[in-house]
Amino acid sequence: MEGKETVEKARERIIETIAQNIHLYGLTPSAGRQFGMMYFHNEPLTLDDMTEELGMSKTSMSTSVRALADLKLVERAWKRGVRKDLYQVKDDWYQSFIDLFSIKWRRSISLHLVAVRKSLSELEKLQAEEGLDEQLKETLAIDIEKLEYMRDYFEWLDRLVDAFEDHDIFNLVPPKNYLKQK
Amino acid sequence: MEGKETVEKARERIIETIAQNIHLYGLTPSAGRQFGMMYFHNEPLTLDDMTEELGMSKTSMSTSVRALADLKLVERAWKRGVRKDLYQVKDDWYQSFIDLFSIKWRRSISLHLVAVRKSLSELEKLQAEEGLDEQLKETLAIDIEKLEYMRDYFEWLDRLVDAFEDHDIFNLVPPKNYLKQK
DNA sequence: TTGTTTGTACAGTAAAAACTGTACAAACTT
DNA sequence: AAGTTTGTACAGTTTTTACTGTACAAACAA
Repeated sequence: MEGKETVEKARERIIETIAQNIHLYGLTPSAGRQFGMMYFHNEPLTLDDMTEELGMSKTSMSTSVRALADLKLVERAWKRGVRKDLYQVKDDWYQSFIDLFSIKWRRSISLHLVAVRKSLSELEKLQAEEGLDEQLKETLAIDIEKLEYMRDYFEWLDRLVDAFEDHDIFNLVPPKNYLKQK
Repeated sequence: MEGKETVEKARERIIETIAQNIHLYGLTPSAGRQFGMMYFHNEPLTLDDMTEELGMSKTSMSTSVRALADLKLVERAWKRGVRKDLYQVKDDWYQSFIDLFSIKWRRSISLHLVAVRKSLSELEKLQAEEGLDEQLKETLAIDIEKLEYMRDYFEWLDRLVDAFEDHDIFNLVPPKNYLKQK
């Protein structure tokens, strides 16, 4: 086999694997393919470059590169003389993994905590009232306990994300050859 | 407002929040609603109970409860005299979070590592050949470096999942009031 | 055995998401 | 200023996913 072909095949295998697994980041296989292609492309790319490389519409390239950028998987780049927007893959994948949690999970945790605290306070207020039905009292006690459990759990998750963001996780699980970027 | 209504509203808020965020587990809002409903239902439920509660087809209940069970969010339960399958929400959410990684992320990590190792060994083999084009040599060196980076990263992720599974993560981020279930 | 109940496979339909092409606003060029 | 270039909003289309109803195999009951 020709050397160029071998390299191409080796790349394609990786790109396709990324495409098939990027759903864990909430992205589509196309966005994964885009990311993979960009990873092996050693220069920043414009939207038109991506259209060229992947044979998809510029609109698609625009929306998915934005999705990739929102998750901090790619970033804007600058090159003198080039007017078009340029994008490249972020080179710190460890940080990108952490960013996933900062962005997607943190938001979810926060929404849960808001809802739980609101429901909890409503039920506690109701519980304090007098002359409640026995059946209702029991339901209240059970529901409050469940909500407290949820609150503790999401507060734990929140601290877990803190531990990622603060890089404390690297003490527990040290990366090999990890050099903090800039 | 009537007490019963207050409780119902408090529950609905939580259930809807879960439904809107369960996509992080790769599940649909419907499955999230099902999970939420089951959480506040203090008895194990049959598929027919769920159909009743959620007004959806039994087929849907069957497929989504299976999806929930695959992620270890719900489990089968037994009650004497009941012939139908019974399901209930698992009561250890910390463990469920860990299971998410064991199940979804571990699989993805493994697929990536297989692909990376295969591509890496192909390129290394090619690199060992004689009389290679200068341009190709350079490409090879760059791609090999990228693949090595990926390998290190996914091996780190793998160890991270180990740290979850082994509960070492609880040393770094201790849960409040966490009692290991059985 | 025959009759019933229960879960799910499968095919069809409804709903949602991904993708494309057009159109245009904003930024840049001359 | 007028003329280009560039990214994206939006409407329409295609593709995918979620959901339903029927049909049936496996388990159980009589």
